[in-house]
Amino acid sequence: MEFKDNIPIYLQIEQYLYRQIALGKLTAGEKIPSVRKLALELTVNVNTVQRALQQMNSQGILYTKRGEGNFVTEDTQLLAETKQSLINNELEQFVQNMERFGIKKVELVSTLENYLKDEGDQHE
Amino acid sequence: MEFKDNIPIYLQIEQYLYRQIALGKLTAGEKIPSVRKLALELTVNVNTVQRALQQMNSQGILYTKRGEGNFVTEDTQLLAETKQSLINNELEQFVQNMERFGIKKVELVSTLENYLKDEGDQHE
Amino acid sequence: MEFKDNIPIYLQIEQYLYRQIALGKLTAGEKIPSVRKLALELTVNVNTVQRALQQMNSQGILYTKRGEGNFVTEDTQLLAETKQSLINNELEQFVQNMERFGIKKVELVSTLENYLKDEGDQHE
Amino acid sequence: MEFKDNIPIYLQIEQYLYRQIALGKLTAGEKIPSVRKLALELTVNVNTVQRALQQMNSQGILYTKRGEGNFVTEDTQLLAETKQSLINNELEQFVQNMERFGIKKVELVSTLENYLKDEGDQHE
DNA sequence: GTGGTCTAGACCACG
DNA sequence: GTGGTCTAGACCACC
Repeated sequence: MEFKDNIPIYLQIEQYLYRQIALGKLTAGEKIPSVRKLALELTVNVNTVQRALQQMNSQGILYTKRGEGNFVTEDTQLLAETKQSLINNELEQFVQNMERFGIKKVELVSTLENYLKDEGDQHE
Repeated sequence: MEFKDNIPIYLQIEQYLYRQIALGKLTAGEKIPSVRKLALELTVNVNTVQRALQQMNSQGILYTKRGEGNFVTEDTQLLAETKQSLINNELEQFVQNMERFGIKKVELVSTLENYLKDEGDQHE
Repeated sequence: MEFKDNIPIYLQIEQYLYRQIALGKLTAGEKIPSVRKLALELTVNVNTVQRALQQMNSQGILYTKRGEGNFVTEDTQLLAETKQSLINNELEQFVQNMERFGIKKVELVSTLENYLKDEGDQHE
Repeated sequence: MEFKDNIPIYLQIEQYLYRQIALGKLTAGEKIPSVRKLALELTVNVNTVQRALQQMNSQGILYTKRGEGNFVTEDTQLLAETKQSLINNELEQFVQNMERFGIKKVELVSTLENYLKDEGDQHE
Protein backbone atom coordinates (compact mmCIF):
# COMPACT_ATOMS: atom_id res chain seq x y z
CA MET A 1 0.00 0.00 0.00
CA GLU A 2 1.23 3.41 -0.91
CA PHE A 3 0.50 6.62 0.89
CA LYS A 4 0.01 10.07 -0.45
CA ASP A 5 2.29 12.67 0.95
CA ASN A 6 -0.18 15.43 1.52
CA ILE A 7 -2.59 13.50 3.73
CA PRO A 8 -1.70 12.16 7.18
CA ILE A 9 -0.94 8.47 7.03
CA TYR A 10 -3.22 7.62 9.92
CA LEU A 11 -6.14 9.10 8.04
CA GLN A 12 -5.27 7.06 4.99
CA ILE A 13 -5.17 3.95 7.14
CA GLU A 14 -8.53 4.85 8.57
CA GLN A 15 -9.95 5.27 5.08
CA TYR A 16 -8.39 1.98 4.07
CA LEU A 17 -10.10 0.14 6.92
CA TYR A 18 -13.38 1.87 6.24
CA ARG A 19 -13.23 0.67 2.70
CA GLN A 20 -12.43 -2.87 3.78
CA ILE A 21 -15.58 -2.76 5.82
CA ALA A 22 -17.65 -1.06 3.15
CA LEU A 23 -16.57 -3.69 0.65
CA GLY A 24 -17.44 -6.47 3.04
CA LYS A 25 -13.88 -7.74 3.40
CA LEU A 26 -14.20 -7.05 7.09
CA THR A 27 -17.62 -7.95 8.43
CA ALA A 28 -19.56 -7.08 11.58
CA GLY A 29 -17.99 -8.59 14.69
CA GLU A 30 -14.85 -9.75 12.89
CA LYS A 31 -11.47 -9.36 14.54
CA ILE A 32 -9.12 -7.10 12.69
CA PRO A 33 -5.39 -7.86 12.47
CA SER A 34 -3.25 -6.83 15.44
CA VAL A 35 -1.72 -3.39 15.52
CA ARG A 36 1.72 -4.85 14.97
CA LYS A 37 0.63 -6.99 12.06
CA LEU A 38 -1.02 -4.03 10.40
CA ALA A 39 2.05 -1.89 11.05
CA LEU A 40 4.25 -4.51 9.41
CA GLU A 41 1.93 -5.03 6.46
CA LEU A 42 1.66 -1.32 5.81
CA THR A 43 5.32 -0.65 6.69
CA VAL A 44 4.27 2.06 9.03
CA ASN A 45 4.99 3.03 12.61
CA VAL A 46 2.91 1.24 15.24
CA ASN A 47 1.86 4.58 16.72
CA THR A 48 0.39 5.54 13.39
CA VAL A 49 -1.80 2.46 13.22
CA GLN A 50 -2.91 2.93 16.78
CA ARG A 51 -3.94 6.45 16.11
CA ALA A 52 -6.14 5.34 13.24
CA LEU A 53 -7.77 2.66 15.36
CA GLN A 54 -8.36 5.07 18.22
CA GLN A 55 -10.35 7.33 15.97
CA MET A 56 -12.48 4.51 14.65
CA ASN A 57 -12.93 3.34 18.20
CA SER A 58 -14.26 6.67 19.31
CA GLN A 59 -16.62 6.66 16.33
CA GLY A 60 -17.99 3.33 17.43
CA ILE A 61 -16.97 1.47 14.29
CA LEU A 62 -14.47 -0.61 16.19
CA TYR A 63 -14.37 -1.77 19.77
CA THR A 64 -11.47 -3.11 21.78
CA LYS A 65 -11.50 -6.26 23.91
CA ARG A 66 -8.62 -5.98 26.32
CA GLY A 67 -5.97 -8.51 25.66
CA GLU A 68 -7.78 -9.82 22.60
CA GLY A 69 -7.65 -7.12 20.01
CA ASN A 70 -9.91 -4.87 17.98
CA PHE A 71 -13.18 -5.94 16.46
CA VAL A 72 -15.58 -4.48 13.96
CA THR A 73 -18.77 -3.35 15.68
CA GLU A 74 -21.73 -5.71 15.51
CA ASP A 75 -24.08 -2.83 15.05
CA THR A 76 -24.80 -3.44 11.38
CA GLN A 77 -27.05 -0.44 11.20
CA LEU A 78 -24.24 1.84 12.32
CA LEU A 79 -22.00 0.28 9.70
CA ALA A 80 -24.54 0.90 6.98
CA GLU A 81 -25.14 4.46 8.11
CA THR A 82 -21.46 5.20 8.25
CA LYS A 83 -20.92 3.85 4.79
CA GLN A 84 -23.77 5.88 3.43
CA SER A 85 -22.61 9.07 5.10
CA LEU A 86 -19.10 8.64 3.73
CA ILE A 87 -20.49 8.22 0.25
CA ASN A 88 -22.79 11.20 0.64
CA ASN A 89 -19.86 13.27 1.84
CA GLU A 90 -17.98 12.31 -1.26
CA LEU A 91 -20.88 13.28 -3.49
CA GLU A 92 -21.44 16.56 -1.72
CA GLN A 93 -17.80 17.51 -2.00
CA PHE A 94 -17.74 16.61 -5.65
CA VAL A 95 -20.77 18.70 -6.50
CA GLN A 96 -19.42 21.62 -4.53
CA ASN A 97 -15.99 21.52 -6.11
CA MET A 98 -17.35 21.30 -9.62
CA GLU A 99 -19.62 24.27 -8.98
CA ARG A 100 -16.57 26.23 -7.96
CA PHE A 101 -15.23 25.66 -11.44
CA GLY A 102 -18.43 26.99 -12.92
CA ILE A 103 -19.97 23.61 -13.70
CA LYS A 104 -23.57 23.71 -12.58
CA LYS A 105 -25.60 20.81 -11.31
CA VAL A 106 -27.52 20.60 -14.57
CA GLU A 107 -24.34 19.99 -16.51
CA LEU A 108 -22.79 17.66 -13.97
CA VAL A 109 -24.21 14.38 -15.17
CA SER A 110 -23.24 14.96 -18.77
CA THR A 111 -19.76 16.13 -17.73
CA LEU A 112 -19.29 12.93 -15.78
CA GLU A 113 -20.59 10.81 -18.65
CA ASN A 114 -18.22 12.47 -21.07
CA TYR A 115 -15.31 11.97 -18.74
CA LEU A 116 -16.04 8.28 -18.26
CA LYS A 117 -16.43 7.84 -22.00
CA ASP A 118 -13.19 9.64 -22.84
CA GLU A 119 -11.31 7.75 -20.19
CA GLY A 120 -12.58 4.49 -21.59
CA ASP A 121 -11.49 5.48 -25.12
CA GLN A 122 -7.97 6.18 -23.99
CA HIS A 123 -7.47 2.73 -22.63
CA GLU A 124 -8.85 0.95 -25.66
CA MET B 1 -13.82 34.17 3.03
CA GLU B 2 -13.52 31.34 5.48
CA PHE B 3 -10.81 28.74 5.61
CA LYS B 4 -10.99 25.09 6.45
CA ASP B 5 -8.81 23.96 9.27
CA ASN B 6 -7.40 20.83 7.76
CA ILE B 7 -5.93 22.39 4.63
CA PRO B 8 -3.12 24.97 4.69
CA ILE B 9 -4.46 28.46 4.14
CA TYR B 10 -1.98 29.22 1.39
CA LEU B 11 -3.28 26.27 -0.61
CA GLN B 12 -6.83 27.43 -0.14
CA ILE B 13 -5.88 30.87 -1.38
CA GLU B 14 -4.26 29.25 -4.39
CA GLN B 15 -7.40 27.28 -5.10
CA TYR B 16 -9.49 30.37 -4.64
CA LEU B 17 -7.46 32.30 -7.19
CA TYR B 18 -7.50 29.38 -9.59
CA ARG B 19 -11.25 29.37 -9.41
CA GLN B 20 -11.44 33.12 -9.94
CA ILE B 21 -9.49 32.59 -13.13
CA ALA B 22 -11.45 29.53 -14.17
CA LEU B 23 -14.69 31.46 -13.72
CA GLY B 24 -13.36 34.35 -15.74
CA LYS B 25 -13.44 36.81 -12.85
CA LEU B 26 -9.75 37.28 -13.38
CA THR B 27 -8.80 37.36 -17.03
CA ALA B 28 -5.55 36.93 -18.93
CA GLY B 29 -3.13 39.79 -18.33
CA GLU B 30 -5.21 41.29 -15.55
CA LYS B 31 -3.53 42.66 -12.45
CA ILE B 32 -4.47 40.92 -9.28
CA PRO B 33 -4.80 42.84 -6.01
CA SER B 34 -1.56 43.56 -4.18
CA VAL B 35 -0.39 41.08 -1.59
CA ARG B 36 -1.18 43.53 1.17
CA LYS B 37 -4.68 44.14 -0.07
CA LEU B 38 -5.35 40.46 -0.41
CA ALA B 39 -3.95 39.86 3.05
CA LEU B 40 -6.30 42.46 4.48
CA GLU B 41 -9.32 41.16 2.58
CA LEU B 42 -8.69 37.60 3.63
CA THR B 43 -7.57 38.62 7.12
CA VAL B 44 -4.42 36.65 6.72
CA ASN B 45 -0.73 37.41 7.02
CA VAL B 46 1.07 38.91 4.03
CA ASN B 47 3.55 36.04 3.96
CA THR B 48 0.76 33.54 3.62
CA VAL B 49 -0.61 35.30 0.57
CA GLN B 50 2.85 35.57 -0.91
CA ARG B 51 3.38 31.89 -0.54
CA ALA B 52 0.26 31.17 -2.52
CA LEU B 53 1.31 33.57 -5.25
CA GLN B 54 4.82 32.19 -5.42
CA GLN B 55 3.49 28.75 -6.19
CA MET B 56 1.28 30.04 -8.96
CA ASN B 57 4.20 32.05 -10.20
CA SER B 58 6.39 28.99 -10.51
CA GLN B 59 3.56 27.24 -12.33
CA GLY B 60 3.44 30.04 -14.85
CA ILE B 61 -0.14 31.09 -14.08
CA LEU B 62 1.01 34.40 -12.66
CA TYR B 63 3.97 36.61 -13.36
CA THR B 64 5.44 39.42 -11.34
CA LYS B 65 6.46 42.85 -12.55
CA ARG B 66 8.83 44.31 -10.02
CA GLY B 67 7.37 47.22 -8.16
CA GLU B 68 4.13 46.90 -10.08
CA GLY B 69 2.35 43.82 -8.92
CA ASN B 70 1.26 40.37 -9.99
CA PHE B 71 -0.55 39.66 -13.21
CA VAL B 72 -2.42 36.72 -14.68
CA THR B 73 -0.44 35.16 -17.49
CA GLU B 74 -1.38 36.16 -21.00
CA ASP B 75 -0.88 32.62 -22.20
CA THR B 76 -4.55 31.81 -22.66
CA GLN B 77 -3.72 28.31 -23.78
CA LEU B 78 -1.95 27.60 -20.51
CA LEU B 79 -4.94 28.99 -18.65
CA ALA B 80 -7.35 26.76 -20.53
CA GLU B 81 -5.14 23.71 -20.04
CA THR B 82 -4.80 24.40 -16.36
CA LYS B 83 -8.51 24.77 -15.90
CA GLN B 84 -9.19 21.55 -17.75
CA SER B 85 -6.59 19.63 -15.81
CA LEU B 86 -8.01 20.86 -12.52
CA ILE B 87 -11.45 19.67 -13.53
CA ASN B 88 -10.14 16.35 -14.75
CA ASN B 89 -8.30 15.87 -11.49
CA GLU B 90 -11.52 16.44 -9.65
CA LEU B 91 -13.31 13.89 -11.80
CA GLU B 92 -10.55 11.34 -11.50
CA GLN B 93 -10.45 11.65 -7.73
CA PHE B 94 -14.19 11.31 -7.53
CA VAL B 95 -14.33 8.19 -9.65
CA GLN B 96 -11.46 6.66 -7.72
CA ASN B 97 -12.93 7.38 -4.32
CA MET B 98 -16.31 6.01 -5.25
CA GLU B 99 -14.75 2.84 -6.58
CA ARG B 100 -13.08 2.39 -3.24
CA PHE B 101 -16.52 2.27 -1.69
CA GLY B 102 -17.51 -0.43 -4.09
CA ILE B 103 -19.39 1.80 -6.50
CA LYS B 104 -18.36 0.87 -10.01
CA LYS B 105 -18.18 3.16 -12.97
CA VAL B 106 -21.35 1.68 -14.47
CA GLU B 107 -23.33 2.66 -11.41
CA LEU B 108 -21.71 6.07 -10.97
CA VAL B 109 -23.95 8.13 -13.19
CA SER B 110 -27.15 6.80 -11.63
CA THR B 111 -25.72 7.26 -8.13
CA LEU B 112 -24.98 10.87 -8.94
CA GLU B 113 -28.42 11.39 -10.47
CA ASN B 114 -30.11 9.99 -7.40
CA TYR B 115 -28.04 12.14 -5.12
CA LEU B 116 -28.84 15.30 -7.04
CA LYS B 117 -32.53 14.40 -7.08
CA ASP B 118 -32.70 13.64 -3.35
CA GLU B 119 -30.83 16.78 -2.52
CA GLY B 120 -33.30 18.76 -4.55
CA ASP B 121 -36.25 17.14 -2.75
CA GLN B 122 -34.87 18.09 0.62
CA HIS B 123 -34.84 21.73 -0.23
CA GLU B 124 -38.38 21.80 -1.59
CA MET C 1 29.50 29.40 5.89
CA GLU C 2 29.22 32.94 4.66
CA PHE C 3 26.55 34.37 2.46
CA LYS C 4 26.72 36.91 -0.28
CA ASP C 5 24.52 39.91 0.15
CA ASN C 6 23.15 40.20 -3.33
CA ILE C 7 21.69 36.69 -3.54
CA PRO C 8 18.87 35.44 -1.30
CA ILE C 9 20.19 33.22 1.45
CA TYR C 10 17.73 30.45 0.70
CA LEU C 11 19.06 30.22 -2.83
CA GLN C 12 22.60 30.04 -1.58
CA ILE C 13 21.63 27.24 0.78
CA GLU C 14 20.02 25.46 -2.14
CA GLN C 15 23.19 25.83 -4.19
CA TYR C 16 25.26 24.69 -1.26
CA LEU C 17 23.24 21.50 -0.88
CA TYR C 18 23.29 20.90 -4.62
CA ARG C 19 27.05 21.07 -4.51
CA GLN C 20 27.22 18.72 -1.55
CA ILE C 21 25.28 16.23 -3.61
CA ALA C 22 27.27 16.88 -6.77
CA LEU C 23 30.48 16.30 -4.86
CA GLY C 24 29.15 13.09 -3.38
CA LYS C 25 29.22 14.35 0.18
CA LEU C 26 25.53 13.66 0.31
CA THR C 27 24.60 10.45 -1.47
CA ALA C 28 21.36 9.01 -2.79
CA GLY C 29 18.93 8.09 -0.03
CA GLU C 30 20.99 9.74 2.69
CA LYS C 31 19.28 11.73 5.40
CA ILE C 32 20.23 15.36 5.49
CA PRO C 33 20.55 17.21 8.80
CA SER C 34 17.31 18.43 10.33
CA VAL C 35 16.14 21.91 9.47
CA ARG C 36 16.90 23.08 12.96
CA LYS C 37 20.42 21.69 12.91
CA LEU C 38 21.09 23.26 9.54
CA ALA C 39 19.66 26.55 10.75
CA LEU C 40 22.01 26.47 13.73
CA GLU C 41 25.03 25.49 11.67
CA LEU C 42 24.41 28.18 9.11
CA THR C 43 23.27 30.69 11.75
CA VAL C 44 20.13 31.33 9.83
CA ASN C 45 16.45 31.21 10.62
CA VAL C 46 14.66 27.87 10.40
CA ASN C 47 12.19 29.23 7.89
CA THR C 48 14.98 30.22 5.56
CA VAL C 49 16.35 26.69 5.56
CA GLN C 50 12.91 25.27 5.03
CA ARG C 51 12.37 27.43 2.03
CA ALA C 52 15.51 26.08 0.41
CA LEU C 53 14.46 22.51 1.13
CA GLN C 54 10.95 23.06 -0.16
CA GLN C 55 12.28 24.11 -3.52
CA MET C 56 14.51 21.07 -3.79
CA ASN C 57 11.59 18.99 -2.68
CA SER C 58 9.42 20.25 -5.49
CA GLN C 59 12.25 19.57 -7.91
CA GLY C 60 12.39 15.98 -6.75
CA ILE C 61 15.95 16.13 -5.44
CA LEU C 62 14.80 15.70 -1.86
CA TYR C 63 11.83 13.97 -0.33
CA THR C 64 10.36 14.32 3.10
CA LYS C 65 9.32 11.55 5.45
CA ARG C 66 6.92 13.00 7.94
CA GLY C 67 8.32 13.15 11.42
CA GLU C 68 11.60 11.67 10.23
CA GLY C 69 13.39 14.20 8.13
CA ASN C 70 14.51 15.02 4.63
CA PHE C 71 16.32 12.59 2.40
CA VAL C 72 18.21 12.80 -0.87
CA THR C 73 16.24 11.13 -3.65
CA GLU C 74 17.20 7.58 -4.53
CA ASP C 75 16.70 8.35 -8.19
CA THR C 76 20.39 8.35 -9.12
CA GLN C 77 19.58 9.15 -12.70
CA LEU C 78 17.79 12.32 -11.68
CA LEU C 79 20.78 13.23 -9.53
CA ALA C 80 23.19 12.76 -12.40
CA GLU C 81 21.01 14.70 -14.80
CA THR C 82 20.63 17.53 -12.35
CA LYS C 83 24.35 17.76 -11.78
CA GLN C 84 25.04 17.79 -15.48
CA SER C 85 22.44 20.43 -16.18
CA LEU C 86 23.84 22.64 -13.43
CA ILE C 87 27.29 22.39 -14.97
CA ASN C 88 25.98 23.02 -18.45
CA ASN C 89 24.13 26.06 -17.22
CA GLU C 90 27.34 27.37 -15.78
CA LEU C 91 29.17 26.82 -19.07
CA GLU C 92 26.42 28.35 -21.14
CA GLN C 93 26.29 31.44 -18.97
CA PHE C 94 30.04 31.80 -19.14
CA VAL C 95 30.19 31.54 -22.90
CA GLN C 96 27.31 33.96 -23.29
CA ASN C 97 28.77 36.54 -20.93
CA MET C 98 32.17 36.43 -22.58
CA GLU C 99 30.61 36.88 -25.99
CA ARG C 100 28.92 39.99 -24.71
CA PHE C 101 32.36 41.38 -24.02
CA GLY C 102 33.36 40.66 -27.57
CA ILE C 103 35.28 37.47 -26.83
CA LYS C 104 34.24 34.92 -29.40
CA LYS C 105 34.08 31.20 -28.91
CA VAL C 106 37.25 30.64 -30.89
CA GLU C 107 39.24 32.81 -28.51
CA LEU C 108 37.59 31.48 -25.38
CA VAL C 109 39.83 28.53 -24.69
CA SER C 110 43.02 30.52 -25.02
CA THR C 111 41.59 33.32 -22.89
CA LEU C 112 40.83 30.81 -20.18
CA GLU C 113 44.27 29.24 -20.47
CA ASN C 114 45.95 32.61 -20.14
CA TYR C 115 43.85 33.48 -17.15
CA LEU C 116 44.65 30.24 -15.36
CA LYS C 117 48.35 30.67 -16.14
CA ASP C 118 48.47 34.27 -14.93
CA GLU C 119 46.60 33.43 -11.80
CA GLY C 120 49.06 30.65 -11.08
CA ASP C 121 51.99 33.03 -11.58
CA GLN C 122 50.61 35.49 -9.08
CA HIS C 123 50.55 32.93 -6.34
CA GLU C 124 54.03 31.63 -6.98
CA MET D 1 15.84 44.04 -25.33
CA GLU D 2 14.59 41.51 -22.83
CA PHE D 3 15.31 41.47 -19.15
CA LYS D 4 15.79 38.59 -16.81
CA ASP D 5 13.48 38.50 -13.89
CA ASN D 6 15.93 37.62 -11.18
CA ILE D 7 18.37 40.48 -11.76
CA PRO D 8 17.48 44.14 -11.20
CA ILE D 9 16.73 45.86 -14.47
CA TYR D 10 19.00 48.79 -13.75
CA LEU D 11 21.93 46.42 -13.39
CA GLN D 12 21.06 44.82 -16.68
CA ILE D 13 20.99 48.23 -18.31
CA GLU D 14 24.34 49.00 -16.79
CA GLN D 15 25.77 45.80 -18.17
CA TYR D 16 24.23 46.56 -21.52
CA LEU D 17 25.94 49.95 -21.68
CA TYR D 18 29.22 48.48 -20.48
CA ARG D 19 29.10 46.04 -23.32
CA GLN D 20 28.29 48.73 -25.84
CA ILE D 21 31.46 50.45 -24.72
CA ALA D 22 33.52 47.28 -24.55
CA LEU D 23 32.46 46.43 -28.08
CA GLY D 24 33.34 49.90 -29.29
CA LYS D 25 29.79 50.84 -30.23
CA LEU D 26 30.08 53.68 -27.80
CA THR D 27 33.51 55.29 -27.87
CA ALA D 28 35.41 57.59 -25.51
CA GLY D 29 33.84 61.03 -25.28
CA GLU D 30 30.74 60.05 -27.20
CA LYS D 31 27.34 61.27 -26.08
CA ILE D 32 24.96 58.56 -25.04
CA PRO D 33 21.24 58.76 -25.84
CA SER D 34 19.08 60.79 -23.47
CA VAL D 35 17.53 59.14 -20.49
CA ARG D 36 14.11 59.40 -22.05
CA LYS D 37 15.22 57.95 -25.34
CA LEU D 38 16.84 55.03 -23.60
CA ALA D 39 13.77 54.52 -21.44
CA LEU D 40 11.60 54.43 -24.55
CA GLU D 41 13.93 52.13 -26.45
CA LEU D 42 14.19 49.70 -23.60
CA THR D 43 10.50 50.12 -22.58
CA VAL D 44 11.54 50.79 -19.06
CA ASN D 45 10.79 53.39 -16.40
CA VAL D 46 12.86 56.59 -16.63
CA ASN D 47 13.91 56.21 -13.00
CA THR D 48 15.37 52.85 -13.79
CA VAL D 49 17.59 54.22 -16.55
CA GLN D 50 18.69 57.08 -14.36
CA ARG D 51 19.72 54.73 -11.64
CA ALA D 52 21.92 52.80 -14.04
CA LEU D 53 23.55 55.98 -15.29
CA GLN D 54 24.11 57.26 -11.76
CA GLN D 55 26.10 54.18 -10.90
CA MET D 56 28.25 54.45 -14.01
CA ASN D 57 28.69 58.11 -13.26
CA SER D 58 30.00 57.41 -9.79
CA GLN D 59 32.36 54.83 -11.27
CA GLY D 60 33.76 57.44 -13.59
CA ILE D 61 32.76 55.65 -16.78
CA LEU D 62 30.28 58.34 -17.64
CA TYR D 63 30.17 62.04 -16.88
CA THR D 64 27.29 64.45 -17.03
CA LYS D 65 27.30 67.84 -18.70
CA ARG D 66 24.43 69.82 -17.30
CA GLY D 67 21.79 70.49 -19.86
CA GLU D 68 23.63 68.49 -22.49
CA GLY D 69 23.48 64.88 -21.41
CA ASN D 70 25.73 62.01 -20.45
CA PHE D 71 29.04 61.25 -22.14
CA VAL D 72 31.43 58.36 -22.10
CA THR D 73 34.60 59.26 -20.22
CA GLU D 74 37.56 60.30 -22.33
CA ASP D 75 39.90 58.46 -20.03
CA THR D 76 40.64 55.58 -22.41
CA GLN D 77 42.86 53.92 -19.86
CA LEU D 78 40.01 53.75 -17.35
CA LEU D 79 37.81 52.27 -20.04
CA ALA D 80 40.36 49.60 -20.84
CA GLU D 81 40.94 48.80 -17.20
CA THR D 82 37.24 48.56 -16.51
CA LYS D 83 36.72 46.23 -19.39
CA GLN D 84 39.58 44.02 -18.30
CA SER D 85 38.40 43.88 -14.72
CA LEU D 86 34.89 42.90 -15.80
CA ILE D 87 36.32 40.10 -17.88
CA ASN D 88 38.57 38.94 -15.10
CA ASN D 89 35.66 38.93 -12.73
CA GLU D 90 33.78 36.73 -15.12
CA LEU D 91 36.69 34.32 -15.38
CA GLU D 92 37.23 34.19 -11.65
CA GLN D 93 33.58 33.48 -10.98
CA PHE D 94 33.54 30.77 -13.59
CA VAL D 95 36.59 29.00 -12.20
CA GLN D 96 35.20 29.22 -8.69
CA ASN D 97 31.78 27.90 -9.61
CA MET D 98 33.17 24.98 -11.52
CA GLU D 99 35.41 24.04 -8.63
CA ARG D 100 32.35 23.93 -6.45
CA PHE D 101 31.02 21.20 -8.69
CA GLY D 102 34.23 19.26 -8.27
CA ILE D 103 35.79 20.29 -11.57
CA LYS D 104 39.38 21.22 -10.89
CA LYS D 105 41.43 23.78 -12.74
CA VAL D 106 43.37 21.07 -14.56
CA GLU D 107 40.20 19.70 -16.08
CA LEU D 108 38.64 23.06 -16.83
CA VAL D 109 40.08 23.66 -20.27
CA SER D 110 39.12 20.26 -21.59
CA THR D 111 35.64 20.57 -20.07
CA LEU D 112 35.18 23.85 -21.86
CA GLU D 113 36.48 22.45 -25.13
CA ASN D 114 34.11 19.51 -24.93
CA TYR D 115 31.20 21.78 -24.20
CA LEU D 116 31.96 24.04 -27.15
CA LYS D 117 32.34 21.04 -29.39
CA ASP D 118 29.09 19.40 -28.29
CA GLU D 119 27.22 22.61 -28.60
CA GLY D 120 28.50 23.06 -32.11
CA ASP D 121 27.42 19.53 -33.04
CA GLN D 122 23.88 20.14 -31.89
CA HIS D 123 23.40 23.06 -34.18
CA GLU D 124 24.76 21.34 -37.24
C1' DG E 1 3.27 52.28 -4.01
C1' DT E 2 4.79 47.35 -5.40
C1' DG E 3 6.91 42.57 -4.17
C1' DG E 4 10.95 39.93 -1.74
C1' DT E 5 13.56 38.36 2.14
C1' DC E 6 14.46 37.37 6.79
C1' DT E 7 13.72 36.90 11.73
C1' DA E 8 11.80 35.26 16.16
C1' DG E 9 8.66 32.84 18.05
C1' DA E 10 4.46 30.26 18.40
C1' DC E 11 1.57 26.21 17.69
C1' DC E 12 0.43 21.97 15.35
C1' DA E 13 0.77 17.31 13.20
C1' DC E 14 3.33 13.25 12.70
C1' DG E 15 6.10 9.04 14.04
C1' DG F 1 12.38 14.16 17.94
C1' DT F 2 10.94 15.47 13.01
C1' DG F 3 8.83 18.96 9.50
C1' DG F 4 4.78 22.36 8.40
C1' DT F 5 2.17 26.50 8.99
C1' DC F 6 1.29 31.01 10.45
C1' DT F 7 2.03 35.52 12.52
C1' DA F 8 3.95 40.16 13.34
C1' DG F 9 7.07 43.00 12.19
C1' DA F 10 11.28 44.58 10.12
C1' DC F 11 14.16 46.04 6.27
C1' DC F 12 15.27 46.15 1.41
C1' DA F 13 14.92 46.67 -3.69
C1' DC F 14 12.37 48.26 -7.39
C1' DC F 15 9.33 51.39 -10.25
